[in-house]
Amino acid sequence: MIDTENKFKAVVSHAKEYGFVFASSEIYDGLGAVYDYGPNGVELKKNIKAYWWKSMVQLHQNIVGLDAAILMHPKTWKASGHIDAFNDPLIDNKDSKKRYRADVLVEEYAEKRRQKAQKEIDKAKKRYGAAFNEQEFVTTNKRVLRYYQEADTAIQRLTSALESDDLKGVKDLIVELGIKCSVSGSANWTDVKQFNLMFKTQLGADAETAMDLYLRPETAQGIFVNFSNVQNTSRMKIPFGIAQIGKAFRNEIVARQFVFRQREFEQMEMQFFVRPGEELKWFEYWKKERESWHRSLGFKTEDYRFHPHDKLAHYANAATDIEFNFPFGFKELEGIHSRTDFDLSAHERLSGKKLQFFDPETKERYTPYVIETSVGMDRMFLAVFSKALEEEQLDDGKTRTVLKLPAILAPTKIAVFPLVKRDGLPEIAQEIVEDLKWDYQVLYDDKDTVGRRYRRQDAVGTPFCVTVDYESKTEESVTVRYRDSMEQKRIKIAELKTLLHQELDFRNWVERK
RNA sequence: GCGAAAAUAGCUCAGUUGGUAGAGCGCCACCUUGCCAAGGUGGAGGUCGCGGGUUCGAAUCCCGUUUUUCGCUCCA
Repeated sequence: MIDTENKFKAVVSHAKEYGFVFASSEIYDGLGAVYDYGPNGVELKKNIKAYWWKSMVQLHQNIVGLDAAILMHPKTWKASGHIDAFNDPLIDNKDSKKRYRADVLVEEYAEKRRQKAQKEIDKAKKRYGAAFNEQEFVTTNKRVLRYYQEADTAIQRLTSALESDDLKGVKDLIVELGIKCSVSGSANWTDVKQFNLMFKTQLGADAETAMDLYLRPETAQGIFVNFSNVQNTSRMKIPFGIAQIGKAFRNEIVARQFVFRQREFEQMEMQFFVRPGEELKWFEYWKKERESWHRSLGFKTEDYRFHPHDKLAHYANAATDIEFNFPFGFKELEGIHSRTDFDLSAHERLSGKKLQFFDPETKERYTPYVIETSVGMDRMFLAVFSKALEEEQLDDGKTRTVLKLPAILAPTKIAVFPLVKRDGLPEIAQEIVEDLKWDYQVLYDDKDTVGRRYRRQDAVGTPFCVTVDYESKTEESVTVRYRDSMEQKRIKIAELKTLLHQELDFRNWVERK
């Protein structure tokens, strides 16, 4: 096995060298964790998106698309919980250099107090046996009362300080409570700093009257706020889904691992609206569906695993990640969440508008439950790209670098070469290019020896190379060379389209699982 | 954000105790070339990450800074 660090480096440098991914604004030293997709990258990305979109929208009569704006009314993020959950008050211990969430420190303190109280209760229980009256003990024992009171006071003070944005108050609280760093054991703390993971911007040119907005930290809310618009206009009946591909933005404190964790990224997600009580059935359904989608691209079973969440997010009652074996280990590629009616209900409360569905079967009006499938587009790109990249050992002892992308995703589908650059061969090759370009991304190359041209196409994942030779003039045939096997076969020029059509047929790919 | 390491041509790197920049590959042009990366000739491309300092002189020594990688931290 190639060691993972080198594999990862190879992936990053191959992506740059062959025009897949560049660091953003590189000539100005780059922007941290922001990347640009180059000529080959944009094609691969576009093909991944199309494959997903067709699989979700085109193949499901009950799923429709949406492209919501990145800018949304600020109340959206109040309702979604992002305003509260995406603002972390952080504090550093100056001695250990460890960083903590200030609110978590206080919560842990409170939890420890409660544990102490519980210990007292347990001790008393042992001592008094059957005669023990827990209710009475808890309300009368001074120690227990004190512990509980300390815990409650700490949480109350924390809550009120956070609500009034009193960061100094949070720090004072931590110092007063005598909270120490578990590593250095000291109480030598920095000030509390607020980290907002949402990008702020403003609507309106006049700073005085401008409205503070956020770049959306997830695409899902665009779907939720449009629930009624879409349902009414598309005449969809539950169960139905809304799919969307779009950018989202998060001010990650540390964003690393190439395009895996970026500040600006793209999500491919579908929110599926179901009858309350049926959500877990659909949760299982979409787990299977999404798994077979990934498999259809030819990845191995051992490259994937499901990772159910133990700790559920505030909106979910079931959640699992589809994890992929990236060069740096198994990491989340797609999330499948049962979001309950959390989002729709929250928007109903805050907007005063009903986001409900009248079910003609049950004659009931209800706020639907939601199953979300959400793929990190850039993560999918990285998964496909890193799995495809191979250093292949050939029989003659040489190695070749080949990007074994699923043909349906490859940036260039076919490259056409004249065997030599004379005797009318280039002209025939150009004719083939002119004919195929209407349907496929096709490339003409006559530089260097033909072997070298094959290898160049291997490196960018072109699945088929066609070479025009002297027989082409008399027999109207060409050789087709396959990227993965390196085998060649001779076919009529007129048959090229049929061959490509078969090899790149969407249905064949989806159904191969 | 903290700690450590690194930064020289598009890529991989060399550059001896400080004397003012080189190779291979790649790229471009022409020639050659009958099927799996390495034929010939010529050419483009670098103020050695950036800014200061020491020195007659800095890619080389010192300080700062930026970026990247790794480890913490964070992560719906």
